Amino acid sequence: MKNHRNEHTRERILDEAEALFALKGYHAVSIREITGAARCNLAAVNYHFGNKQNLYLEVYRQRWLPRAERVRQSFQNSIKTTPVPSADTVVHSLARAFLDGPLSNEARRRHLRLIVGELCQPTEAFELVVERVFRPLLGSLIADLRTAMPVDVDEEQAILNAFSIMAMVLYFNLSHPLIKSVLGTSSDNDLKTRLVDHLVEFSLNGIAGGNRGSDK
Amino acid sequence: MKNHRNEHTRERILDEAEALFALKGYHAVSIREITGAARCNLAAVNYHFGNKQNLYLEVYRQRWLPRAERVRQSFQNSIKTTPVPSADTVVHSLARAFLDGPLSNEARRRHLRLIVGELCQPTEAFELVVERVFRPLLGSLIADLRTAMPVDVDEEQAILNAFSIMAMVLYFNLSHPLIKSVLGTSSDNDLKTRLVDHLVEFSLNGIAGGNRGSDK
DNA sequence: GTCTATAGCAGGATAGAC
DNA sequence: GTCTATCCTGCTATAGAC
Repeated sequence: MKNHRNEHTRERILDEAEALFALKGYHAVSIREITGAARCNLAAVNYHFGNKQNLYLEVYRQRWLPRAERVRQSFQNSIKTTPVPSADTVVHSLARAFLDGPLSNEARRRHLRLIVGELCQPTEAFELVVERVFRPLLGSLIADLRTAMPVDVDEEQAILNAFSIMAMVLYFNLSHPLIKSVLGTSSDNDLKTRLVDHLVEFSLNGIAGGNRGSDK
Repeated sequence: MKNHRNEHTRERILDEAEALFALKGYHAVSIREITGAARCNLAAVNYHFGNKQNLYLEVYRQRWLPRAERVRQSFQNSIKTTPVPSADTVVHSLARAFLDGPLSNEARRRHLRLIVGELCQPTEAFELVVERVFRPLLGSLIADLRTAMPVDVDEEQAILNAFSIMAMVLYFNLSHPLIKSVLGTSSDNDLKTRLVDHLVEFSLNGIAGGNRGSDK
């Protein structure tokens, strides 16, 4: 650590690597491309991270996980304003945290592309994310939504409800360009807000299933 | 075409290429790997398809699109039994066609992994699928579901409803292993049926949104 | 149509100067 | 920590025999 530039090479590599991995996928990106974007030497990746695969894992450990934690915090903060949050609050907070939360549009796109990449072709990073982020989030989501579900909903139904909500959150992020293209250019402004609103309403009706007409 | 083996080399290459592309992604698969699996010569790919990229496109044109057509047919056949199918019938048919339809589990996994790969990193094939499969399906789905939605639902809401259903169909396929792992081994048998049932109920309540308590 | 052989190049990784 | 130079493997693609 003799050299103090604007930002450390190691950090620049992590940034550029994440952006490129998210954009093109692991195998489509070469070390040369990464170091080129990070304006550093080809050998730097192997010096700082050992090899390409480990750089990829460090992207998850040092960039992805902390960002996921920020999203989780944003979600938790929104719902912890009341001791017993309503289902509406819970789903709305979740949708906002993921679709319109603390991340920039760019960061959010990266974040979700990376994880969907792991969903399609899991590597070592997938296990990390499932255990450290996905399961805890699913658990607290189920707990928070319990109050909004019919009392006779069993554990499996509760889990599937939570999965369904996550499905929409993920998909609406991933297909944002497609959705825009289908909706046409007519409705550009505030689309995100309307997506969140739709997601919340759809989900709330969904989890209230078998319970229509009565409210918790 | 002098050589008549069990199956033509060209077809074997398409089969193996599709399986490998779905499993590992385009860039992670080499021509050597494909021709090895297809038990043919390395040069066969370039002879039959020109280059690797075009082989990938042919996989879509000659394998993916026809299979998508079979799924669509299965869906249409299920709902065309009555002149004006109920929303329940429509969603149920859709969910069954995609999650438990004419495709084998293996084929379905391939089919959806390929398309999610395109969702993440679109290539030329994406446009093909959007125009030839996705838009028509979305269109007919919206038309069929119109009757189940509140009359004051505008076009955008109708589209988002359809997207939400597709989101769950896609996601439940993609995350099938994850869902199983979260649900635990206790509930192996007939999981698919229960997934379909959940999806249908969740969606039907969802699209009836804004309509709770009163029925249109 | 299928095969061998090989051209030609891009990729990951490392050794060693600075 | 950073850089140059280089090794070597594995890749796509093609030319040409059969």
